[in-house]
Amino acid sequence: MKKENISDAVIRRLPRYYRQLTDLCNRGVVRISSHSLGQEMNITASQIRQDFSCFGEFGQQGYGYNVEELRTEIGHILGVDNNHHLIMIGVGNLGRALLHNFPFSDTGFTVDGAFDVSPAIIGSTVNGVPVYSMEELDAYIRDHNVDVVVMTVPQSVAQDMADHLIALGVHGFWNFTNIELSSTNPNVKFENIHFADSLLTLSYRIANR
Amino acid sequence: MKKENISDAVIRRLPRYYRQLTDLCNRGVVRISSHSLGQEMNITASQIRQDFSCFGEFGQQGYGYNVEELRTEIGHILGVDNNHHLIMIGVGNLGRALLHNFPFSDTGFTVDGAFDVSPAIIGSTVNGVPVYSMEELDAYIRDHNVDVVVMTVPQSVAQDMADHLIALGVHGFWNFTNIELSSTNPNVKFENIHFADSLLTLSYRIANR
DNA sequence: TAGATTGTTAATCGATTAACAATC
DNA sequence: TAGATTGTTAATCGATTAACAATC
Repeated sequence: MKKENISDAVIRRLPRYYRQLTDLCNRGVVRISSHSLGQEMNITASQIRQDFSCFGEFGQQGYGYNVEELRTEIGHILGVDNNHHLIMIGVGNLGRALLHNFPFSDTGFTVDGAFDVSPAIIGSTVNGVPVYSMEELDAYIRDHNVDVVVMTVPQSVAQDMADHLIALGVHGFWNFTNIELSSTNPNVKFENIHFADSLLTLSYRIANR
Repeated sequence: MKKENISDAVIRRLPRYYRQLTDLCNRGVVRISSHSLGQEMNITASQIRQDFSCFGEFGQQGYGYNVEELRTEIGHILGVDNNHHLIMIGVGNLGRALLHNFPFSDTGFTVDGAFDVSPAIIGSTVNGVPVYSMEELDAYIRDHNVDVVVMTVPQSVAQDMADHLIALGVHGFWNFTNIELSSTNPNVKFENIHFADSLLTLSYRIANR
């Protein structure tokens, strides 16, 4: 267990391991070696063992890894049992789609509320999540524990909104606007879903295949 | 110009360059050096020059880069003027959100149609895009040029659907299901939007900050 | 015990950064 | 011309892979 300096590449592989192990659990697989896990995931056995060794010793020589145990450990590392709390800002088409379809609880998040400017939806609920007015936002954040804000607002207001929220103490952003949010505070974490960047990458690949 | 072996890391930076250059254009900036571009993007000037040099020589010693020209070049590399054609399979909440809000044309894509199983929406249009029944899918693909399929279907049917489409000649997938689609054909390209992986990465970061 | 497989150290590979001659 | 900045080559850094002793 030497938890200093985990690289971004390693961190980004953790959810994939978690996903694969969940799948193996569902298929009833009890144990797996780094070799066969690697085959299924298109990763070398070496890399898998290196990755895991950043966080501890989860295997047993001659046996491999217990699938369920390893899944629990990686889930723990990812924080799925931390009961993180989340609110959404901007309940447009995309926000609604996420509230309806995304399995927040599977990733250990509870969606406590959503905020929007539209009087037509303020006071209603979307899939059980109450929609508040933007006027209620500041007081809400002061009174509640908010770990992550889902930013599904128009690009034009995104950075200003983020700055405001950071000043109120928010330190996690799941950003769906196609701009690079930033903060001078290194403790504030941003995770971006850049749809346009993703599609442009695909555009490049099909144009140059 | 030495276009062999462009690394994934470089490719993933291209859309960011394109985005930043578009922004600079809009702000009326005419020329920029690798140094100042790097400052704005938090990238070293070296890396920027290395990245660009994979594709050609777009600058001028002592001057830097012409913003508009460079933007056009990178857009060209990404294929934004290739007029790629795209269809969507699965018109649920997420599909509708994309059809309504995502600026496909800015990335050089034309959305020609969408397909779904729900009789309630077959025959209608969503933001101008006609919704067809799944029965019409095979014939449509045979008769039209389809570069990319947006997969916004349930996970359970995703890989089977992808296999079927690949057999029909589709070679580009924008995958919104949280599974790893794959093909034995290396010419088939997948670009994934893994919402859950993204949120889990954020979960890790806020848990370990 | 013999075989299998781990965790870790060492070797390799690739990506990023630095340096600099070329030149606008 | 002098200063600035490119494109590229060389140096460094970090991540991946290979090897292997430890051990279940």
